[in-house]
Amino acid sequence: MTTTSPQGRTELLRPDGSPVRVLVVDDELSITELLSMALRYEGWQIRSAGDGTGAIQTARDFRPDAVVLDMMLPDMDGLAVLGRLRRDLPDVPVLFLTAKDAVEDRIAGLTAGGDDYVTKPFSLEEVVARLRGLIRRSGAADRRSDSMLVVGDLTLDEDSHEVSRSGQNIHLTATEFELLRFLMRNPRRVLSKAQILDRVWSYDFGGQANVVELYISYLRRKIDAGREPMIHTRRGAGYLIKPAVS
Amino acid sequence: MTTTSPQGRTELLRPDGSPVRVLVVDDELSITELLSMALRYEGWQIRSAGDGTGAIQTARDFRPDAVVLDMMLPDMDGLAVLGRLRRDLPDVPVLFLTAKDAVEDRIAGLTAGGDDYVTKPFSLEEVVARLRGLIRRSGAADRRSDSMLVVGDLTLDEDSHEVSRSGQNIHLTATEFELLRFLMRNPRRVLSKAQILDRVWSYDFGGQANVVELYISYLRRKIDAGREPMIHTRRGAGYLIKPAVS
DNA sequence: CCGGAGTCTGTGATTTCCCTGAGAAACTCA
DNA sequence: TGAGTTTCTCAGGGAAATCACAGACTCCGG
Repeated sequence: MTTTSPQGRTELLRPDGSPVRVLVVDDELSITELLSMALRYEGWQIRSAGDGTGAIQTARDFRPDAVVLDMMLPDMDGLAVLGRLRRDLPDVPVLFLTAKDAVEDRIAGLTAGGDDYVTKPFSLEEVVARLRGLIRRSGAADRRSDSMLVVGDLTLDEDSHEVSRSGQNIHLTATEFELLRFLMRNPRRVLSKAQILDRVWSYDFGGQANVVELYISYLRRKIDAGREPMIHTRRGAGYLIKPAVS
Repeated sequence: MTTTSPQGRTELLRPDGSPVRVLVVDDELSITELLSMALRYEGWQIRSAGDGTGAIQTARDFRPDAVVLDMMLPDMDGLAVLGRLRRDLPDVPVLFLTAKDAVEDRIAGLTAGGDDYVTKPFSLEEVVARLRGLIRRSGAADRRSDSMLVVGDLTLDEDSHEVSRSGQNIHLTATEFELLRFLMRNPRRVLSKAQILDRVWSYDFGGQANVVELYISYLRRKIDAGREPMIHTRRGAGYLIKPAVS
């Protein structure tokens, strides 16, 4: 089931209407904090654990609909944790967190079962999007919730990563896609550059804030080119997207 | 839940009807005083603390619905305070106060969980508006309270920053927007130039008092242009806004 | 009807914010 | 490895917003 909150954001809910439950497992406190904050904001119910044993214990009585699991834990190997988790919750989808240089093929095998992974450092939009995908596909949430974002004649498919305006296909780079997704998930809402940076860029990004301006400019070229503009600047406040027919 | 006070101002209330509670944390007494006064005026219940340890203690038994937190505290790092706060109150939204030049180096993740920040020197209207937004979205207040201000045929949307009169869209600059918001939050009520200056301009503004006259004049051009005027001058007292149907 | 206090608004200087071209660095994929 | 793509920095240009100043206007009491 999906429902619409006062802000106009659609939320994932379980079939019985209760909020989705997610367990976050990472040994770095700053990471669990960051993820907890962001995922709570999605309207989900969050528990966190700092090691494998804690994760397994918490999972047992929390019975999460999805798990975010760091592969590098102090006490146990990620695979071992996964095995134990699956004994109690055979169908729970897992989103792995892994270092960029980790052995890819080991992960590849794991994700065959419908699980997914993101590499550190990640962006919150990416984690949220992948979790939403996992939960949606696992059937823990209502199946009808689909993966299309629509604002005016602009559509974005979160599954196929396809974007089109008035039927015309548009190719976006990864960053452009995430930025547009964030905008479209918050239509008619002014988003500050800081908010955008916090959600779309990875948490350790140390660069200039004007990358946001730059990518907005890229998006405009591809989406608004020669058409009625949908991306608007609110000077001194931020940016927003809305249907062209004002 | 929203209700209307004797002065005609709508207030945020918690679902049980009790006033919203806000904790203010800053080491400068002048700032906590200023904020406490302004926030009490909103009908909220305020406690303040001058350092991190005090903040955490106070939070524990005061259980605020929102926290205003200076990033620069004598005893602890702002992030450390945040972590400790979140342990006791996982969902409390936080409004960070930060120096203008500190914005660059790292506020990463701060707005990610739905939290927000303002830079010093701030205007009280800005702080109040952002706090209201945070509280509204956190669900501590009734979800039905929305982001629209309406006076007669004039509407102002705090989310999209859109203003319209009788359906016609009006573009305002940031300062014009804040001034109009202040007027509309106090309809049919005379506001002196000093009051307006104190609320809408930042607390260290050192300029001429006639910027208020100037911006009132800008607003009239955009809002009252060729229509029945809604913004009225009370000579020697101040300005007020009210529906045109005198 | 006059004068002064209070208010309004045109002009333009200054500042702030935003946009975008150019190119370096990093990454991807064959 | 090397070509093409993507990400990001830097810096200049330009537009918009803010504000000071000053003269015009208005209201009101004498």
